[in-house]
Amino acid sequence: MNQATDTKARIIERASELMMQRGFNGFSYSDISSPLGVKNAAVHYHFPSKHDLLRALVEDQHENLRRKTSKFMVYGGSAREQLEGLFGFTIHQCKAGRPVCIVGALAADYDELPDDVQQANARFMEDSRQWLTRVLELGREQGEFNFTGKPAAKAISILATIQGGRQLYRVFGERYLQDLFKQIRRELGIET
Amino acid sequence: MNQATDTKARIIERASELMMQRGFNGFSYSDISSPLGVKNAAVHYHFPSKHDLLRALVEDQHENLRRKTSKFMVYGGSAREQLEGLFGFTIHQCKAGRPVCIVGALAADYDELPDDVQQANARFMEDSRQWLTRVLELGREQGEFNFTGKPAAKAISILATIQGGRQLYRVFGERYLQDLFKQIRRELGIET
DNA sequence: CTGTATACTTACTTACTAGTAGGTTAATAT
DNA sequence: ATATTAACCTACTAGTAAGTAAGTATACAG
Repeated sequence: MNQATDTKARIIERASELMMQRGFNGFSYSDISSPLGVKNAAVHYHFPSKHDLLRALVEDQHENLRRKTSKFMVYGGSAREQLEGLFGFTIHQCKAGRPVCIVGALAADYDELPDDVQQANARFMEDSRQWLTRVLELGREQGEFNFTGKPAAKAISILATIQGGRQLYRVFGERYLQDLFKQIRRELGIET
Repeated sequence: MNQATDTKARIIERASELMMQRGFNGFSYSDISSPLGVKNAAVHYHFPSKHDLLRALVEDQHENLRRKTSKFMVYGGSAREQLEGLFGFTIHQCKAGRPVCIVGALAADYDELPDDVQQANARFMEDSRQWLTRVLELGREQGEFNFTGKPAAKAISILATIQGGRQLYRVFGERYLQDLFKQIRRELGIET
């Protein structure tokens, strides 16, 4: 990995952090460049406009999710373990100072975003939904989960709950988030 | 209502709209003053700093919620109807261009907020939770609702789901939000 | 008629924003 | 040795942000 790639990666990492902490309008190029020991122009070099940067962030997160979910799948394979992987991932992100995921961070600014960023975001969410839907189908088939309604509807419901839970985390800390996970388990008929 | 009070109220109304559409960092004093036909300084006159304005917004929303919930309670009284009132309120807010509620809008900027605004926000959420907890208790006692776990935990779960649902609304429109409501009803054992 | 308070406006400052033009350095290719 | 390219930096622009100081119009009290 040469120096250029490194700087670019560090820009994405830092910007990603800022984005999730403060949203698109909550940080500036200086907030990225200063802690990295580079100048604003370096950021502009890699990402000419802020929207270019944003696009890279969404794609990076999407890629990140793909890696994580494939890790869940390799990890155990059982639906229960995959679901717990999602819970663990959420808690981990929150504790790493990223209580708002990229989707949530973008939500506030959604209407101002260029089309391709909106679409990338929508794909990101659709992928998450499809992944969880398959997990729920699997869990129901194997008798691990017990719930009413279609897996797809249940998947949306769980994702929305977690999404909302991240906001609760900001205000009330981990307690409520863990309560949410318990409630989700309970409503999937999982013994705890 | 004199002119002063009117301008102040209009500032709050407009700011509230902007806040819910774009978040705290997503709008400026000009975005408030221009459409109102006044100058930035007029906004500063009523709310010296942006944080003063924010404080007023949170309190206004809190008051608004109190009025709405008391309306739900008067409206029918049955737990089911109160819950539907919450669903209707959410849909109405989304359609009125306010897909992110004040809590969600603040979430992105939460850590930078002054203490009293954070506390006002926390009180707002606690009040919502208590209200819904009582609705769930009532519904269970009267045999309208059927769910597992404590009412308080279920209340948090539902509020988080709705919170997350508002973000889905931004990206996918009303469909998913209605699906969420259906899923919530289903899991409360309500016939639809 | 005068004094005072309210509700502003005009005109300004300071600080920061995204973005750019052009120069510099170091590595690599020919 | 020379040319080229990537990856920056320095120094800047134009625009916008929140915030302020001082002045003005109106209403109302005494």
